[in-house]
Amino acid sequence: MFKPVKQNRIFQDVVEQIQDVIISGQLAAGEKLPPERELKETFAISRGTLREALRVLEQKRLIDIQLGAGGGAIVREVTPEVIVDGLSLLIRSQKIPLEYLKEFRLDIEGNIARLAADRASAEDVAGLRDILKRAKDSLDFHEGWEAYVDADACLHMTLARITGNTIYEYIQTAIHKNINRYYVEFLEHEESVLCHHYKDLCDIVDAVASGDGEKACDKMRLHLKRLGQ
Amino acid sequence: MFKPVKQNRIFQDVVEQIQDVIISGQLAAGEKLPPERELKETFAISRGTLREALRVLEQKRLIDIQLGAGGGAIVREVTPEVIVDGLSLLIRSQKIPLEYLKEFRLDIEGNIARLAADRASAEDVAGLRDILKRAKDSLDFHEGWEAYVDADACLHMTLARITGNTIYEYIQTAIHKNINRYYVEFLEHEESVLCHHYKDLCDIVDAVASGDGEKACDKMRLHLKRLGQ
DNA sequence: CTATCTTCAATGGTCAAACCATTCAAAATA
DNA sequence: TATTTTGAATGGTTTGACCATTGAAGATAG
Repeated sequence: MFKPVKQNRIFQDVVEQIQDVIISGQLAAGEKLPPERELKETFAISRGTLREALRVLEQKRLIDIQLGAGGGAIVREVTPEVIVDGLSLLIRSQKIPLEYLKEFRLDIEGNIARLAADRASAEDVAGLRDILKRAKDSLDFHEGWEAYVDADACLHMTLARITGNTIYEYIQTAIHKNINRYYVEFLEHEESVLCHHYKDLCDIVDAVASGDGEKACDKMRLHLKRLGQ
Repeated sequence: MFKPVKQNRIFQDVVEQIQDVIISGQLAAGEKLPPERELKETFAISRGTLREALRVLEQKRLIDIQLGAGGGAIVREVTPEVIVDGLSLLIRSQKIPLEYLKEFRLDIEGNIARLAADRASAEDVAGLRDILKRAKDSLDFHEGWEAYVDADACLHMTLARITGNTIYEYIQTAIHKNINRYYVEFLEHEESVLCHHYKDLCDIVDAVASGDGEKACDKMRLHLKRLGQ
């Protein structure tokens, strides 16, 4: 019912005040906060304390700091990118049961495939086929594991971008920029396994190209399920 | 191809060093970092700079700071809770197109309902019915809008908890603790609308109770779609 | 007059030393 | 033995100084 009372730290209060001003829109993206030496007077605190507050706001991606004359704290646009840090940390730490992550991916990526199929333009499909070609080349010319995984990640992220929903885009970014160390252990380097993997990708792109959302979703889920065993 | 080179800030380097030690497991959850006055010697930096690094790590939920003798920075367990801040910020700022958020919720909550139906125990179902009763009481006794919305949020979050997948649990937490200001404008206070809304919730719980995942998913998605118009 | 170079002021980054506030445990006291 | 007092450990804050980077104004050369 009650929550533990947090110790009153001055910088926390400053963080909340500035954050409120930003997310309420009183300070729009691109606008600049006063210089540190002025802000510290406004809040009647020391510069060190103010700077601790600025570090927190920076970490939250609410401000950017620029150096030099005319520099200072600039209010950033709030975009779904703010979810990347937390999700990346979660994946990288490997402290989350793998089955949870797989379940979540199955859900998310299945829907991404479905939405992408519904919304892909001709150019989008062409872009996907280009990526497939990159993947195939890396197999044919034995460019190695790295090149193939790159193409694979690119394909998944491109599908997310095609949905147009930036939430999916950033979730996918966070996952694929951090998940390598997870499935580097599962995905065999064997040629035959990679070929099978590549075939899956082709099926998915074909489904997207034909605009069949359900099929794309199914193919993607099938693909991910195979990956995890 | 290249990324802009970030300015070399000492505290950033310290953040990365400590973070790496934590997520690599060299420092386990519950263990304590050395006191500030000792750490500053180790890194050969000033205390102010070290404290800026600690603020960042604290914001990332990697450490907790305790006051007083024997206090200090304690390594936290990395849980899916790390995703809450970013998602909360995203929703609260209202800078994301509402349609994206709705699409994401439709996806997530549909799957939550499906998984909950597959996994709910008898006690889980009893708990859901209790929450439904709370909602109905708030309608029958005209306890007002607040009480009903509370029960509604509680139901959604309980479903997430029933899935057992903590990722869903924290996503649902972030959404329902911040979305009120969004749909407070959509959901009519009219008795008839609330009754319809309540009926939806009953359908969902019934589907979960019967273990019919597909039906639960459909009912939930139907419910959310109605909400948004 | 234009183009380049120099200088300087604004601003964030860092350091150092001090003092305050909180907490816990040991020592003193009833 | 139980309570109170004291003091040390540790985070929170302040002040003032100096460094590094940047951009613009002014000086200089062509």
